Amino acid sequence: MTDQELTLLFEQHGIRPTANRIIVAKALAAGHCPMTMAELEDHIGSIDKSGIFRSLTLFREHHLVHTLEDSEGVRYELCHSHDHSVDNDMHMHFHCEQCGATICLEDLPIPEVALPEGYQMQSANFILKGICPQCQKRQH
Amino acid sequence: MTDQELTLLFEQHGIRPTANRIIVAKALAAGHCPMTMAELEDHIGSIDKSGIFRSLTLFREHHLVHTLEDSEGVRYELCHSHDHSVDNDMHMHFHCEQCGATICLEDLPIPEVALPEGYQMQSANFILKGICPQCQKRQH
DNA sequence: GTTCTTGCAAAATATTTGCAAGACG
DNA sequence: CGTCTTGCAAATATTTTGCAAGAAC
Repeated sequence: MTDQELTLLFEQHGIRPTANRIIVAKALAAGHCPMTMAELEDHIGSIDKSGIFRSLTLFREHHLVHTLEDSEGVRYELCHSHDHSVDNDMHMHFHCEQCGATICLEDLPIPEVALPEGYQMQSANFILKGICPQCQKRQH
Repeated sequence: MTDQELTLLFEQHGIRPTANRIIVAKALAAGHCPMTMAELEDHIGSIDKSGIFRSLTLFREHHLVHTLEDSEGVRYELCHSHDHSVDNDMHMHFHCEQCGATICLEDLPIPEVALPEGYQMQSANFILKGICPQCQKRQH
């Protein structure tokens, strides 16, 4: 994602495009997967974790990212939805219990669910756990 | 669950039935939901968190419980499977973003998923997030 | 008596906040 | 100037371990 695209995206979400925020968002976009604070710190290098944290918190408040959790902790993922007031994340994820990575399975849409009366769904975190193809190979 | 049932269950999983472990497992069974360390500490009261932690770790190693994660952190749930070497958790969960509770939706089986070649699935954590019926009412 | 279990305290992590300096309008 | 943002340090919260005393076999 170019800086311009990101600046536009920020504008749509009512977020001021500061240098740090652009770096954080770019790192998230480049990851192509939901990322943890620790991963973002590693990939970025130049920004203090408190800055990353505050950017992510702001992004979340403005529905630019949503969160999901696995055994590595909280992960942040850019919202792909075009409705900027909603967090919907309509694809599955696979979490490898060996290497700890969490991968988007973009091609697997989350199935329809018949929620019982009274529940109001806002987002869905569907995570399959197991061993990823890389780790599978590594074992041989 | 009676102490006898639990003792049998422990035996099936190769776990020694100490007093503490029975208390921890009973608390989990009574909760009817996946529970966090903090919740277990509250409900039990008498056992130090390190003891609860070590019981849960042991249970997990012996496939008596499995874990799932939400914004409250790691939750532990008794395995209902009759295959004692597997963690399968075949129902959905609903996590309320208002009150933080995570509820089993026993009646909603997890759907079949066509995983791409190379992925080996061990368990599935399907968590819907939103507002639960109680919190829904509370807002009016 | 040897091994396993437990509680307490403390170490190791991870998350979140206060504050003063700097950037930006 | 006044408000917003940032980095650093420190406060909190959470998870995990070391160790000595006690229980179980």
